[in-house]
Formats: sequence, structure tokens, C-alpha cells
Amino acid sequence: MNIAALPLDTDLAIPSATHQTYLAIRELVLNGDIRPGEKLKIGDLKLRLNAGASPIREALSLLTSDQLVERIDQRGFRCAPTSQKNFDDILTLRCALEEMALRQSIAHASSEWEEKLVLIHHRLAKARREDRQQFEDTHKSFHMTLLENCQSPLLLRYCSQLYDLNVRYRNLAGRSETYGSRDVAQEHRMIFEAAIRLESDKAAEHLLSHYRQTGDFLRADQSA
Amino acid sequence: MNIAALPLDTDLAIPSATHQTYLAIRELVLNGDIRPGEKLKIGDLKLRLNAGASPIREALSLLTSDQLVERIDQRGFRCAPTSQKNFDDILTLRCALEEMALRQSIAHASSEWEEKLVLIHHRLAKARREDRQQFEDTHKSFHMTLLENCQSPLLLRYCSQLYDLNVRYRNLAGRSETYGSRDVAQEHRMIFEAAIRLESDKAAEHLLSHYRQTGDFLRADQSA
DNA sequence: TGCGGTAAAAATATCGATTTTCCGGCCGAT
DNA sequence: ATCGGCCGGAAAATCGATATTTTTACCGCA
Repeated sequence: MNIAALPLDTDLAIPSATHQTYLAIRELVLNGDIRPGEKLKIGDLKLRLNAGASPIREALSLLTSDQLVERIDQRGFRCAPTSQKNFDDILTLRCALEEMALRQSIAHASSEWEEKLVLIHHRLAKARREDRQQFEDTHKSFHMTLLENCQSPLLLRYCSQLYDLNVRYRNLAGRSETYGSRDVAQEHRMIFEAAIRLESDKAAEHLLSHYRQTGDFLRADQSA
Repeated sequence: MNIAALPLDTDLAIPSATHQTYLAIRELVLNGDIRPGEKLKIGDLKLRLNAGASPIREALSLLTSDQLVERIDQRGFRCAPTSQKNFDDILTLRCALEEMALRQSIAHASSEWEEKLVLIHHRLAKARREDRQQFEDTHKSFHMTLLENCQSPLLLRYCSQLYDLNVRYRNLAGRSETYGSRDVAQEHRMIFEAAIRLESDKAAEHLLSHYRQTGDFLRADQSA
């Protein structure tokens, strides 16, 4: 029925309605288009995303894994609330886990990993901030690649989760371009170069400082 | 319709079908009644748990959060597979996170926490191994209480998840009672006492040794 | 003998309708 | 005025049926 869903010639299979819905809602939450704590009414979402109730319900259940949505038995779903405490919790744990992952990643360094890192860093350096989604994807990709070699899928998964949780806060804070006053690209380069040189301590130091600075910005912004 | 679902006089609200199903399947997976990698057919589960398809589907989606079930778009769900690597991953990360949590917990010690700990440890010491479910619950409760005071909900959640993942491996390994040859109660007491005395280093040491020993047992058992 | 293709069967994904539960407002009694 | 109990409408949960997709089993042909 749905013409747009026809296979066409791409080898990418048509994603299920559930999956599409999952991505759509996820995006809404991460971008802050759905506010923290907001109730997520199935009926509303049905209209908004014009999808059936079942896929939505399932997508929301899935989003629960990511801690982006909360499920309250018998009374639906709501967007995960935010708080200073929660933000600090995310930041702290993130620093701890990413440091761990980064060190392991470096410890297991291989030339494939290094090359991948070079590539991604290049893309990041080149990426224009204008294209939001594009930039965000590359940025996450860079950070995850740094950790990717840690040999622990579980740790990686947690890091990825925390990354996303953090991104939401970043997006919720006004798109304040005080952020721009920092030389973020430079920060990335420092991390990158230390990692390539396999200097764990340096790399970890730069990485954490990168996160903490971002943290400070958000905190400042939030009170505004 | 369903007589069994009537409120009765308990103040515990009747849980939704989804929630019941969630708990039921979770139990099946944790106990190893559903084997790792096994396909989870909605139709089968419908009969087995006599529930509708929707609750089951949703329960499975929820179980995905716990990493006990995997969802493959367009071709249903399957029980999360197991492997030596995965087991090691769980154990290692668990040690790291729990140590972190335990230290923080102790650092924030309060008399309420200490009292709660005393209580739970008493229950654990007294718990008979015969009553499986009862013992397991108390055991988890003890371990989580140790960490509970760490002031980081996220960290706590991850620890809880890893605990469960580990329990599955424990249950999958034959209910080998070589396990009994260890004085587990003694191990618990060591951890407990160090924690109460706020000796982080000692407590952490005992905790990790407790886990690692369990790990060794499982590894040994697994090859059998 | 094995291979590619295909039709039937099985299972998943999704929709639409129904049932249940929750929530807010209203009313009368203390 | 405040508390509890009782509607009525809204929303969530669930069921049953249908549409889609994946698997399986089979067949004829090189």
C-alpha cells in the first residue's frame, strides 16, 4: 500500500514500522522536541508520526532501554525527566567509563583501528557545523571509534548510551553558541593525537577535560 | 473475564498482562529454561504463558533493555546467546563497576544504610539454600544494598543489569554443588563486615575475590 | 546429483476494535 | 471548606484478524 515503503533497488531492506517509529521518537527526544517529563500519548504520536498504535507502543518500550523514555505500568509512557543531579550522574559515570574504555582501546591498539581513527578524525575536522545531523553523527562516530577497540561490547554499549543521554542535555540547553567560543576542534585533535601516539594518560586527560568543559558549559547554560 | 485477575483484597494492584509476561519470560531466561540463542516464537509463548500476542511482544521488547533478549527486525526475537567471551566481559565490567559503586557507597555511608545492610545480611545469613527463589532474591538484595548508597542511579542500574546477566550464567552451569564446597556465607560476611567498618579497600578486595571465585567455578563447570 | 526458483506454510508485524483502567470533576455529608 | 465516593470521558492495554515477510519444502532441469 505504502508506495514509499517499496523495496526499490536499494539492498537496504525496508525497515519495519516499529523501527522507523523508534528512530523518529528517539530523534524527537534527543533533540528536545519532546520535553523532559512530557507525557507520551499513544494517540498523539499516532497522528504525529502517522503510525499504528502497536509499533509506537513497541518503539517506546524499546526506547526504555536507552533510558530516554519511562514506562509506567498501566498509565503509559513519558519522556525521561531531567535534573541537575541526573546530568551530573551521567557526566561522572561517563568520564569513568570512557576513560576505562579509552585506555583499553589504546592498550589493544591495532593498525586497523588507528587507520579508522585517522579517517574519522579527518571527517570530523572537515565536518561543517551547519549540517546538524551530519555533524552530530560524525561527532559521535569519532568518540565511539576512540573507544571501539576496548574489546568489551558491554562497556561500549554503556558508553554509547551515556553519550546519547548527554547529547540530549546538550540539545536541551539553548543552542547557545558560547559553545562556539571554545575551540572544540582543537580539543578533538589533542585527544586524537594522543590516542594515535598510544599515550593513554594524555589521551584520557584530554578526553575527560573535553567532557568536563562541555559539562560546565551546559551547567552554566542551564541556569540561564 | 479472567477470574484469577480479580483485585481480591491485596492492595497490590493487578499487574498488567505485559508486566506479568515480562516477569515470566525473564524468569525463564534467567533460569536457563529458555536456552541461549533459542528463538522465541510469539505463537509458542502465547500458549506457554497463555497471554495475547501484544503483551508478549511488548514484554520481549522490554527484555531487550536487560540484554536478555535480542530483537531482530522483521524476524522476531531470540534469547541472548552466551559465550565465554561474553561471560568474561560481564565479569570484568562487573568487577570494575561494583568496585566503583561499593567505594562510593561506603564513602557516603549513613546510619540508615548501615542498618539496612545489617538487616539484609542477617536475612542472607539465615536464608536456606533450599528455597531457590527466596535465596536468590535475598542474595541479590544483599549485593545491591552494598552498592545502593553510591548516589548514582545510573551506576546502580548497570550493576543490577550485570548482576542478572551473571546470574543467568550461574544458572546455566549445572547446579553443580562444587559451589557448595566454598564457604560462600563466610565470603559474604567478610564483605559485609569490612563495609560496615567502612574499610573500602578491604571491602572491595573481598567483593572482587567473591566474584572472581564464582567466575572460576563457572568457567570450570562450563567446560564440563 | 545438485542447483535455482517458486509456491505453500509459518511466523512476524501491524491494524482496528474492544475492554480495562485511570483521572478529573461533581456532589453530598461531616 | 474538606473529605470521600461516584460518574463520564480519555487513555492505555489487550485481543482478534489481516497483511507482510521469512522459511521451508518441493520440483524440474542442467
